[in-house]
Amino acid sequence: MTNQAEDKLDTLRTDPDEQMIVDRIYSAVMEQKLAPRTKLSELALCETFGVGRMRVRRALLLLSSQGIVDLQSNRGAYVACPSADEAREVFVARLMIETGIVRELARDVGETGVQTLRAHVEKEEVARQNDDRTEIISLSGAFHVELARCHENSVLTRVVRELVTRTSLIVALFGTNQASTCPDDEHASIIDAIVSGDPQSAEDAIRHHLLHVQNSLDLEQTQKAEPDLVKILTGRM
Amino acid sequence: MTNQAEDKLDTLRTDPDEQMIVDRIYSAVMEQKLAPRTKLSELALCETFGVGRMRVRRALLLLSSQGIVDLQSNRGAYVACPSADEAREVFVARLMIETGIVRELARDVGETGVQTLRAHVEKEEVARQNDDRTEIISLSGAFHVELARCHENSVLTRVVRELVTRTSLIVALFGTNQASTCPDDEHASIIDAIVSGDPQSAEDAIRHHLLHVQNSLDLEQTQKAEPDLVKILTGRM
DNA sequence: TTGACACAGATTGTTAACAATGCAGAACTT
DNA sequence: AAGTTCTGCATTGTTAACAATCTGTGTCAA
Repeated sequence: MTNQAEDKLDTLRTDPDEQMIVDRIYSAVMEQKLAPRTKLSELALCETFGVGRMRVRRALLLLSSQGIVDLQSNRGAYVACPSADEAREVFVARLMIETGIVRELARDVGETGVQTLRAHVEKEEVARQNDDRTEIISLSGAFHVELARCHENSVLTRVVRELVTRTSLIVALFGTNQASTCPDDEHASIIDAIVSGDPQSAEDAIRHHLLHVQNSLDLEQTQKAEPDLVKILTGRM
Repeated sequence: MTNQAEDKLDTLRTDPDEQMIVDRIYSAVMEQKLAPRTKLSELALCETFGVGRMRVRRALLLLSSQGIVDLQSNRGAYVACPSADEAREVFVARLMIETGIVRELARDVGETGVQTLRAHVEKEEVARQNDDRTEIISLSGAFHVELARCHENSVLTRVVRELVTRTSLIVALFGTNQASTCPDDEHASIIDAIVSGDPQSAEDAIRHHLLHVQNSLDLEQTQKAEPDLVKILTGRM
């Protein structure tokens, strides 16, 4: 388990149930246990979490405001399904923001930060050896959030976490069957570049990594399992 | 009036009333018409916008998820009141993100983008000549959103707008009576640096500008009009 | 005068019933 | 058989009443 539970979405509102629902769905998306287009019916969520409908609706509204859930009027809530254009936007934004993050870290990263990052990569390697796919996916994304957290800046961390989560959806939608979840040793390289103290090489490392992830996607072609396909098939066969 | 009404918060949910409430409060905060700590009672908002309580509560929840409103359990909603630490975090985040934005723009900015930016600065000068304080404040913040919009990236724009809006709250809280809203010609300098095509000087320009704004604040001392002060005064005099 | 306590009013939080909408399947027509 | 319309069910959206909490005021005792 990751320890991102401490700051969460740092909404200061004290609402145990509601925060729990949001976090659970958030985590499920991060771990790709909830596929895009999955319907999130209010009744099902009420029973799952044992709360009233109001809490569920509030949680869904919050998730929709972060682009994780798509609220369709009178039709219900679905796990968001980013378009290829949105996907490109997310990657451009991540490049811009995360290069800044690592450049600054290269200039001044605390010792505890480096230790946390190395420990994180260690966990990734363990998960990879165990072929724990869910854990691998979850930790791969969480690494980038950890980079942001090194700045001890909740605003920055929140932004990155939102983008990373949306990236999970994007990978789920556009990821090719090839090892799209294979940062392998790239995360370690990023850490090395940071500790080397050279902003430029740190920037290069993260840029290379993000472009690598993006290039493992198939943003040009059709998305996976688009809804029309079913109708087309049933209509033609 | 600014033309930021077109993409808004780009929530795809089609809810005219609700979006209107959120935008109105959002704009009011941007223009510093709504001071921090202002109570936003549900009844008052219902009457103001002529909608039911549900819509108001949903709008407040959305605003709170963006750090604009502080929802206190059983006590109501208040315009957020960022702490000095939060303020510093916002500025660090802005520095990191906006330097990336202008660096990229320096490498490749469209002609229409430059025109839009120059037109914006023009409007700022007009507002300054007219001593239209509200408009000046609003446009000063909007300029940074315009910079982000040059990338035609709704994700990036949304992030920047959120940070800019929170900055309005911060300036309202920590701004000294000195001309804290005086970018003067700094915005123009940023554009010049961008069109010059040199990423480094563009970065320098925006960094200088943001630090200038931050330095015009008083983040060390006490905040303006803290609530205890009233009680202290009434208790002692 | 000061402090504690209790009460009334106002405001927020929650629930449940109701209305509206969409969806799927049946029946009907061609 | 294909398409269309209609109807019933399931789900979502809205409203209003109720419950819980807080705030301010007034009273009382020290």
